[in-house]
Amino acid sequence: MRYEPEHKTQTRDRIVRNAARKFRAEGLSGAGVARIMQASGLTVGGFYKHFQSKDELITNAIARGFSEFDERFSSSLQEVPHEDRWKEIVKWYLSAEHCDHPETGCPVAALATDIPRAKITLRRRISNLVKMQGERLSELMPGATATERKRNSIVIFSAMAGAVSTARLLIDPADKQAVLSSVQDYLLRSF
Amino acid sequence: MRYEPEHKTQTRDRIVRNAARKFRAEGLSGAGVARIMQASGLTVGGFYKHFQSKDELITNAIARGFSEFDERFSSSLQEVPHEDRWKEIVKWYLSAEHCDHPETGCPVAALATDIPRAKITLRRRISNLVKMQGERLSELMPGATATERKRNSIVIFSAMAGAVSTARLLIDPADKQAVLSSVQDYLLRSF
DNA sequence: TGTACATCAGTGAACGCGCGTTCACTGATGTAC
DNA sequence: TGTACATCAGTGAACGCGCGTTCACTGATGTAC
Repeated sequence: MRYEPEHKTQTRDRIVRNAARKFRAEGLSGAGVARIMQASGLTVGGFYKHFQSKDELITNAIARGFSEFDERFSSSLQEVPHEDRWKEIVKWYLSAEHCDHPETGCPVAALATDIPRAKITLRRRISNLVKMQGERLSELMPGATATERKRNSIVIFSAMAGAVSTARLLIDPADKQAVLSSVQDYLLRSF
Repeated sequence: MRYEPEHKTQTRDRIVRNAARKFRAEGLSGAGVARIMQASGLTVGGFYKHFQSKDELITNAIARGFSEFDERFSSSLQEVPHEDRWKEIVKWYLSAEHCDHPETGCPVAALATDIPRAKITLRRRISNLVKMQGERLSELMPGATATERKRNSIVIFSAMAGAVSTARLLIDPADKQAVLSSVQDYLLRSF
């Protein structure tokens, strides 16, 4: 063959990786297929050798966004006692670093209001991904029973996602920080 | 004159009102000038007799979204004791009604992730509107001092906005309701 | 060993479409004289 | 009282542009005989 057997898979992976960044930075309709391909060192014509449609790319890109999240914590949380792990997640989620970099952050915080406007088939896939991520997340959350952890997970996640997306639309850095810190302090103190 | 003196103001107001709905329903770039004018019973060509640009319309539409919010509560909260008013806001914000109708609901919950992608001049105006709304809101929030109310306001608002935008992207109505109810119960119990 | 053909990731121009914005025009009613 | 002109909210066609998608093609390398 003219390319190594893994070549096509690697290329596809590279496109998904760039798409995952661009969608979170520019929105689902703001990031175009041509510019994503360009960022991957390719031209737009080749796109449909890898994906059936832009929607298929979006699904893969959002799934990748969540798995980046998992990878980020799978190693760094090993040394932290299990009951304190949720605190590390809260600290990262509500950090200035995360707030300033939607392109590598939580897909929900970056794309929440875009998703309900997408086609129903895409929405269904994304809804599933969010639900699965929520279940994985709730295992790390504080609470004596699974039900309690699930409920706490919903409250903590809502507060974090709301705080980051509100902070991101404020211009004054002091206002941003006030939102992030207030919610972080509150969550760490209350659970 | 060929039209009554108030005619132009009324027309402009009608355009802003329709825009405020359409932007919240379809997003800032999803709702086009031509369709907003059509919804107002006009054709696209007349738009620039009323606004310098689409961005000027967006500013006005978001301001209107916030003032609709104020009007909604300015009368209905009169009978409620001052220290309980925040509870009514929480109940409305986290209702299925609000979740199902972004077009008449909170502009932040509907447009949060669109705003950081807009032009900086527009972002500055919106950021100011959000900040002013936050200050008005914090007067109704629980807390003994102004600082405490401000901090509680940030936490409560973040949780509400995060909950509604997360609920809106979930497909299963039971999941939506779980998010809304969990956060509502938590907030009403904890402040 | 040499030639003809098959494979297939990637190219680049073209498609129809909706977008924000511009502009010459309309037509009802006002004012000037 | 009647005519010429001014005003101006609204019209509708046109503009250049970027979008998602399609498609005939390229060219490096594989296989068949």
